[in-house]
Amino acid sequence: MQSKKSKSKEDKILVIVESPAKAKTINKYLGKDYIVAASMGHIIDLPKSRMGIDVQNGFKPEYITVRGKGKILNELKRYASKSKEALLASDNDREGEAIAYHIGEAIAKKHPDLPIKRIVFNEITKSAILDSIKEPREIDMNKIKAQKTRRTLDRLVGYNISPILWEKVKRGLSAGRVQSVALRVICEREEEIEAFIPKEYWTLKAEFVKNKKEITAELHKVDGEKIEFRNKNEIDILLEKIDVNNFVVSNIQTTPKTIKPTPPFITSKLQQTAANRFNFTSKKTMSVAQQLYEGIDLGSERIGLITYMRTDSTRISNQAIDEVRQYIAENYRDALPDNAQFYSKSDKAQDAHEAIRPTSAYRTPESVKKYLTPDQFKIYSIIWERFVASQMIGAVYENTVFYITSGNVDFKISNSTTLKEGFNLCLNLLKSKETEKSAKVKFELGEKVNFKQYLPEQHFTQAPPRYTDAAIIKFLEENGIGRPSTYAPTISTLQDRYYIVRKSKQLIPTVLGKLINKIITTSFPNIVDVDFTAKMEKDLDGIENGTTSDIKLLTDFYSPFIEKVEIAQRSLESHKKSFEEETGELCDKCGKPMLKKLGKYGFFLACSGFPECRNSKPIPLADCPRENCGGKIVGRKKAARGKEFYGCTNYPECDFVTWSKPTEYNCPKCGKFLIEKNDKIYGTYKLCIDENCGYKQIEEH
DNA sequence: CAGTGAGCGAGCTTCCGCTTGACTT
Repeated sequence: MQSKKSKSKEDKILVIVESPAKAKTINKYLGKDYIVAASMGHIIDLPKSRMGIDVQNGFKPEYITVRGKGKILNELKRYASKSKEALLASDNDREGEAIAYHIGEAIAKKHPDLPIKRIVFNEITKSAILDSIKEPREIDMNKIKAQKTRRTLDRLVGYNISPILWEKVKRGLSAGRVQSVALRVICEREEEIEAFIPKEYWTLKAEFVKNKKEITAELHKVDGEKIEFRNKNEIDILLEKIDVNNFVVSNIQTTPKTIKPTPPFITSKLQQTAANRFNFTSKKTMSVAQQLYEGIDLGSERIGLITYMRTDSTRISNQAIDEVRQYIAENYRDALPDNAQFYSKSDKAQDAHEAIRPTSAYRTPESVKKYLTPDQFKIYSIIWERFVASQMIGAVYENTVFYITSGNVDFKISNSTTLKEGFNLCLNLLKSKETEKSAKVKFELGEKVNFKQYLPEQHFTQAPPRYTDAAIIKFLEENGIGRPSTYAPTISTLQDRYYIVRKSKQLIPTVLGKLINKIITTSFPNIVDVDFTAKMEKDLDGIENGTTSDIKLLTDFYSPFIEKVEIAQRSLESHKKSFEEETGELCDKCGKPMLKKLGKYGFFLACSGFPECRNSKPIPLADCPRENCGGKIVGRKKAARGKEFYGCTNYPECDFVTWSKPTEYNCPKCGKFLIEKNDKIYGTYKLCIDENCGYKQIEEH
């Protein structure tokens, strides 16, 4: 018989979620009868150091406790021993189901008599959680199968192709279903840019005068047709025919236009917007969003300011909709629509979480500004603005176009007037910048217009732009490749492998990246095809609803795939040297050309006479800021594990040294290099390395 | 505060997707 005391100890209900911040919130809702604990993601997975798939035996995976997660698992088991029941409350999606299953199995082994149930909720509100506890369900074994299949497929692809790259190119390289597609599109874009030939074209504007003000009109049509000019001569031929004393307003068209607000943020859209607006990398955006999610000290208490930041859904909890509608009614009465706005989810969304939104619409960006760093303020502002705007009415504009005609030639002037601000009322950082359009002038129909001059302009067609963080994430998301939790890490992986480099905002493939892409696209064309993931997702859906066999799917994939692996192993030539680049620089010891090579710490310069000449040096990043030094600043490390610092190539004669990495920009005041800084007052900004100069470049938004 | 590439031939690198940390200075 148990004593009363020890019995009460076993009276708790254990709730296991994935994120500790979520655990904290739920703990507040549920109170003392519950223990809410976090698994911090997956706890059971394939081993890192070996394949861990028994292909002969129905692709049986070897599952082990993830390194470093043993402590957490033991803690969960300890909580279980204090509990009369365990509720697996990981996310309501494929991965979450697998996490629940793995934890459930592990706990059941230790506590066979403990009732273990699965609960799910799609929003962190008290009512949603209490409801979910009332309706526990079984683990969905079809979902587990689908997740296991996804995991197996990714492992087979990654761990079979990567070793080929080690053997043929360089140790440590990698390939995978997601990263290799991202690399492919970046490389293909670069090829387009390299092959691009700019074409000349001209546009024509005309300047008119009314009430002593100059108004610019652009050419609309000639003889009712749009017209393109390939050179100046074609413009001159047209101009000769126009009677400049005969311009009249021949037509006025007025059309109302309503612009609806955009849906609240999902991860990919937040990353894109922060990249475009603030030049934030996706990594930085996620880290700042995480801070807002985990909680900000607002003086009296610490509060999570936003909902979960890794989501693919635009769904909003009813509670949040009620609150924001009340907020809008109180602050922007006329902009409150009759009904709440619902945004349809994409068919790729797994919908485990709400959209990214402020936890309360009443915490306006301005009201919390003093508790936030500049970066936090920016991210919070756009999340708040986008969410509140999404529940307001559209903005209504009136577009007026005046056609100014002489003979058969029409010019046009467009004016846009705001009739109703709508959702624009709550925008600040997200306000579109083109509000101040051309000087607004009014013309009457048939009015004669005074001509001043023609403004012909020469242009050249532009090569397509390189991918940025924002653009590559947009591509991945639109094609259903990768998940909210992997967009930012995927870009980091490509950089870590030296496949791409980031130059200001652009992602540019290296020679190595292009080589790897060529190898993968020729030896494994189907893997880097967008359709591969699309088909996989469809098949996984089939497994989830019980219509597709997981074993058959894997078998059908594996036999042709492993054949390609073997062919590549046998027939692919070695490329160990083919990504070394000429630099144009000559060795200062023996005069032979210097090559840009890839070592374990990144790129460096080495003499092509190696091993006879062992001269090597780091890649110069900037000029040494010391007067008359003439040396270059290069990255150095004390030891393999040490932090990188930046010193002068003339060391020890010049002992200039800094921890700050030089940017690619130079100071407009003194010419020395700029570094990037981040502090609580200004956020991220560029600063001259020379403190005496003191130049500071703060980005305006 | 200041490495890297051959070979020698140990032992090791790698995937995607969940989640957060902290031994930098």
